[in-house]
Amino acid sequence: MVRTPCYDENGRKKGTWTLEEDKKLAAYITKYGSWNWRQLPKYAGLARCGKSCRLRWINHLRPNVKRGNYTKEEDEIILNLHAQLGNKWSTIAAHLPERSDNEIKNHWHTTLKKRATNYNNKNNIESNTGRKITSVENQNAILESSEWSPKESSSEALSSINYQQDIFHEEFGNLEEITSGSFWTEPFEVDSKIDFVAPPIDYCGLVCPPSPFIPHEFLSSFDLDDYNW
DNA sequence: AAGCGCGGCAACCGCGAGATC
DNA sequence: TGATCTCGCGGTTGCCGCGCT
Repeated sequence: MVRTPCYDENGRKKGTWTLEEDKKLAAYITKYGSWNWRQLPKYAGLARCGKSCRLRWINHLRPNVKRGNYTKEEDEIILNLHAQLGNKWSTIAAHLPERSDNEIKNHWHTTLKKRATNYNNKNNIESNTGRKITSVENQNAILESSEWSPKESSSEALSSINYQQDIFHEEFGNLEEITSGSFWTEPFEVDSKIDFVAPPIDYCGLVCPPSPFIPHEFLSSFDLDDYNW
């Protein structure tokens, strides 16, 4: 399920993300936002490409990301929208804010597509009888076409939330301690494979982005309490 | 108990669109 | 107005886990 970690010709790491990398990415985006995905990894002390960071953030680390079993309602929405929009995963994901487009796409390919195909095959056979089946019937039949697993927010979902919380608590400690803890005063160890002139380190020990890119509105409006780790 | 095949999911790749220079 | 950069999307791949034989 995970890719073997390796480095490309530019010295950028590929493959599975480590807990340490997750911490760095989450800490940096929490503080500065994603002002520039391409530049972000070197400022955050990560030997990753921007795309990889973006994907990791969106699919796993961003607040409120939900994992684990899909509810019947979620499946219904996906089936409905896919019937209307086709493979517009980002548009479909916009209707399910807690799910990423990648996750919905995976879910479709691994589960829903199969159900839809199975049902359509069955439907073709039944259509030979002359009875026309409505789209509502069709959707309901797809939803019922395999054993439904109603256990919402399974242990997987819980473990995902716990993982996010683990990252936060292990690295940040209690919220009250954030500004006085050693974490903020110790700079991230920047990977030696990255070739860049170190930008200024801020009072918290993070590498500051170039000033024009600091999202002031983000910083002023951001509240750690809103962050669902 | 061991081997095999499939399912599920994380992550990568290539391309197009929009923004900026 | 064309070139370049950056982002985001959709398709695809790689690999682990698990069930079956």
